[in-house]
Amino acid sequence: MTEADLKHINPKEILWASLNEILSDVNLSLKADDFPIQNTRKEFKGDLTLTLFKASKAVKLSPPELGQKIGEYLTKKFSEYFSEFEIVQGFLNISFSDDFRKRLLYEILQCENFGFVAVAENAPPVLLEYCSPNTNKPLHLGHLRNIFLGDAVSRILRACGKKVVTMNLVNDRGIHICKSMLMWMKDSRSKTPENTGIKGDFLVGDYYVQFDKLYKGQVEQLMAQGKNKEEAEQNAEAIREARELLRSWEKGDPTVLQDWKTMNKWVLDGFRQTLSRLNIAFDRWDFESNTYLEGKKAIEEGLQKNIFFRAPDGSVRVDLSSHGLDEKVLLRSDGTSVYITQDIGTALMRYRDYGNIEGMIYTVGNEQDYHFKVLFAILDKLGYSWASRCKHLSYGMVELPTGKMKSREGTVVDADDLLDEMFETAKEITTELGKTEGLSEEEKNELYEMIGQGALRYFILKVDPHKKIVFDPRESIDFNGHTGPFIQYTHARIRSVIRKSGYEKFDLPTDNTPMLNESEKHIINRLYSFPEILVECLQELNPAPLANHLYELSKEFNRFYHDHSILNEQNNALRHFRVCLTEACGRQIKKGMELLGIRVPERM
RNA sequence: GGCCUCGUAGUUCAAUGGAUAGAACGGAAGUUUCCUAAACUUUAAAUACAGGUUCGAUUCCUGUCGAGGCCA
Repeated sequence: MTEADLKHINPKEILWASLNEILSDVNLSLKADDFPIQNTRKEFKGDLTLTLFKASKAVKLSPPELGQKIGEYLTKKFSEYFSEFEIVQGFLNISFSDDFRKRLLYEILQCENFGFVAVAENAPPVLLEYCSPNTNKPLHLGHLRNIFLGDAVSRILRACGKKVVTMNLVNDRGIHICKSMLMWMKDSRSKTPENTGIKGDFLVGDYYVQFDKLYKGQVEQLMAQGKNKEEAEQNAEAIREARELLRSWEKGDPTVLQDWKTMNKWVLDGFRQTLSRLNIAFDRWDFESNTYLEGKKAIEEGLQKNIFFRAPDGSVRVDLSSHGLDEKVLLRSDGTSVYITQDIGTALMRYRDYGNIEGMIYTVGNEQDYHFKVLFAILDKLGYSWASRCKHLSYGMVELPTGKMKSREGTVVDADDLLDEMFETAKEITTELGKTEGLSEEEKNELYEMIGQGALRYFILKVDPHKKIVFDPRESIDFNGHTGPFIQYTHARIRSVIRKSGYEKFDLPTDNTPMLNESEKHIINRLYSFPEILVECLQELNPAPLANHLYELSKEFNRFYHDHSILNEQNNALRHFRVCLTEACGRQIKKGMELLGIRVPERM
């Protein structure tokens, strides 16, 4: 990456610098940050807008008077950047000169990775955990939101110069996997993915559903015999058998361990297959079966240092009132661990492995908000300074119209099924539109996958992670309008123009380009905003602003494409300029979509 | 009961405290001798409610109602 990649020309900063100079010239006791800067709204003439209310109060001039003064100075002293201005109410709208706009465009074209920041070699890493499945069922739509978010955030972090280690923490032990194991054993261990042709994670997931049916039936029976609900749930035979299995596992019973290994492998193979289809690879996989004992040690140490205490009932607890939280149990009275026990262990192990870290990010649903507050508070109490750099990337659940998805009741949208459906829809639409001509079978399939997945990823990533998503399986995900395929289509269209243009270099323009039109101005304004959008995504750990930016850019380009001719433009200088503008859009769409984990086609 | 999220057109989403609240889908009407019509243009339609802070509130604060979640 070159120097230019690191220092982008930034109109807002230029305006601030110019303002500061002017203010010292005229002896107004104001600073540039008394003037909030925003992009000028489309209905008004101009590119950047200064809000004058705050400053005008301070210098006892009316907003229009102050605006007039500043506007005049700016356009006079910095005429190379700012050509004219207009005051509407308390707003000073400033227009760029066409020369400045063209400079912006060529600056953007000169940077191979405009908006990106090079990664410093010795930078401490950010550890980013996402996916984190249980090994008792296949990945479903909820996991997909997690995976898409985590993947996009990892790419955005890297684009912003961070070194990232992505990790998948697999919850491969516990009662849930024992439930599936139990049913498989009852089924005389006969079925395998090989002899049934069922993908391993689905096979194990089926047993999990079967367990739930059996268990529920037993609970009902017990209740019919007069037991209350809690008693029935505790004493049903199925759950007792599953618990027994868990105890045998913890004791290290070789037969149980063997079965456990067998079934886990089936599920993990299934996961790897789905993840590979999604083009997701983790830098590191952790398994809770390897880390869960680690937490207990940390608790013992904390107990010795009096950070934790033993309650009268024998459990180990921590008082978090110093952090505005309650008391929390860390080890049960019988010495067994709770969820947070192993999370503490995992965090400490990671810290040991990576030493100096920039931060740790956990991509986990918002039902765990409280859990992570507690975890970070405990790490802080244990005296780890990096606790303050731990973040919970929290996101809303994906729900069906009927409510929450529940694996054990079979009311889930499986990731594999959804991906297949998206593929089929993409195939159907593409074929209908007759866009498959000249493509080999392999190329066609690659295209359908790209479009289907693009639609799905975009559908999820354009939404603010805080919000829950309601997914209605009866309504298919759109391929028109504010969607991934719309942006992919725009890219394909751009590539087509560029191919036909014959251009390979996009160098500096001749000076005599005619005046730019509104579309061209708007596009350039979008393009140069890219770096600040990335910064926003980084700060919020939220890919949605980028998704929306790329849509706006595509929309603006399509409008331009419709209203103005690029290759048929008669004026040479203008045609050159437009081809360059088109190229810049294409590159930004491609790079930006890549950050969302969405590939864009050369034609579609 | 305590705490946390979220409430914007019929639906799905936008809007660093700023201007006339933007889009998309769906509805209505239109655009193809021209660079890809998965496109473009026009049109009807929304800030849950009540207060407060502010020159200015969808955004911040308080309360009410509603949806979801966590803790006990």
